[in-house]
Amino acid sequence: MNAAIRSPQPQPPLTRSVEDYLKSVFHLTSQGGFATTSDIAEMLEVAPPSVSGMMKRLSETGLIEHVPYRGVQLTAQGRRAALQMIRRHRILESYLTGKLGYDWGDVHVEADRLEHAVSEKLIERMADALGEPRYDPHGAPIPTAALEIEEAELVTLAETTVGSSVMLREVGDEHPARLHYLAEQGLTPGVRLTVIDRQPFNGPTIVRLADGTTRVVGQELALLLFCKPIDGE
Amino acid sequence: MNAAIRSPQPQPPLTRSVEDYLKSVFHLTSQGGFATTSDIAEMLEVAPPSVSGMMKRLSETGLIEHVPYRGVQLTAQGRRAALQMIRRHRILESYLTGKLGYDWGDVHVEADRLEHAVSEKLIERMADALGEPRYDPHGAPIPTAALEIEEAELVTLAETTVGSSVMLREVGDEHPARLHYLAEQGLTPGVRLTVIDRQPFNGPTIVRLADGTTRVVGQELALLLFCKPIDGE
DNA sequence: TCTGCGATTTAGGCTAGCCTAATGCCCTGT
DNA sequence: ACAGGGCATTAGGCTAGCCTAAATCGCAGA
Repeated sequence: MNAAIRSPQPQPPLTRSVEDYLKSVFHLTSQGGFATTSDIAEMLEVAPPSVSGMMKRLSETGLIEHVPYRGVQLTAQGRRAALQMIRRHRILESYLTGKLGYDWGDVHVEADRLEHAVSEKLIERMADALGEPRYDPHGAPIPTAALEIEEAELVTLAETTVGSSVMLREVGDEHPARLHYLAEQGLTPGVRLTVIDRQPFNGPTIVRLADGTTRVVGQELALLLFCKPIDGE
Repeated sequence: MNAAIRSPQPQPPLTRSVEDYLKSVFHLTSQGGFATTSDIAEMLEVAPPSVSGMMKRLSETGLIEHVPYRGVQLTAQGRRAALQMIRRHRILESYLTGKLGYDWGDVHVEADRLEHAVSEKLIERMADALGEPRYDPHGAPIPTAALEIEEAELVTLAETTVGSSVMLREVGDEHPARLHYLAEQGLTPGVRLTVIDRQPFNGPTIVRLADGTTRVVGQELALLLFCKPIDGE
């Protein structure tokens, strides 16, 4: 019977709620540090005591590390589960836009519900049908089936230096209206931009697109546009 | 304020459980009559008292009609909800086999989870991509978007008259192993069969396929093969 | 008609998740 | 050094869904 000591206990499948909490913690700790109770509560739209209660359960099952009054972090196990959810979400988003004609503004909500219901097999079939995509429609990296995720060093458009050239890589937003607007403006992942000017006091950034036209991007949106500086320029 | 009297109260979305109960009642009453507590309990793999409790709630919300100690039937509203779930399920099964290479034995379980998570929009996009299919991979009719469903008069292979010709229309089963076997035997919807013989005492039915080969079908399977007699023969 | 058995319902209890109200911790600013 | 405010936690309560055990219904057979 000793042989069983190190074998992971047959863990029951995670509930939808648990999956959502893990995803939140992952996103909130992506820059390092702890996720706080109130940040999680806000992200999931629940009351803070609900978060406290869930954090207690999750740390008992070994998915998170809870430092009372300080916050939480994912354990290796919790991180794996979170990455699995993120892979599902982003593959789903890619499939919906790529194969079913969804608009990039509408995929988030649909994927958020489906990610809890799809099997591993279905996700892999979708990934296969898409040719194993590496980025979702918003430019976010998709974890591999082995749950490795690319960590790119990107800067927001609001932080770029005037005069430099950048590649728009990722749009960190999920609100349909903002995404629709950005698409109209031609500000989608993969686009090359030259930063022409920026107004003072958190004013808008002015950029030029490849076709020579310019765009004025207010700070709120500029903070959502993650860019990679282009060296040779 | 009187204007509001007859307006349907804004009903909250149905829970997964409720959706499953409604589907069960629909299937159990498809031949008319009442669905009994124990039949529902068996179909959903829950204890009979759980069914009693749910039936009470469902009849309070007007989805079913409950005659105590006798059974339940769907109201018009409940029937609509059930048909919507069945449409979702069957479109999903069709999509998984048609577009993602699923085997007809494996689609049921996947569709059973997804049907609670997909939006109306997604189902319609899938239906569109498939060309508005009228039957699912097992030959079961798919309710239209307007929730009309075809009611065919089919007989099981076990009931067919020896010597007649029939068209196999629908396979009333969802167990992967049996479905795989039937596919191997070439017994799939759309196939034309001639009933050559039937052994007495609930013995097997012997049929000839279009290619001249014969199959011996035991009663258990013959009861799952729904056929339409072919007149002109 | 009455008895008894199988099916149904009622009674009472549990967990997951959520809530509000009350309490407790930590840290910052004076 | 400590008072106060803000955030976190505890306390207590709710619903949906499930369970087992106990009571009850209704029908069939004597």
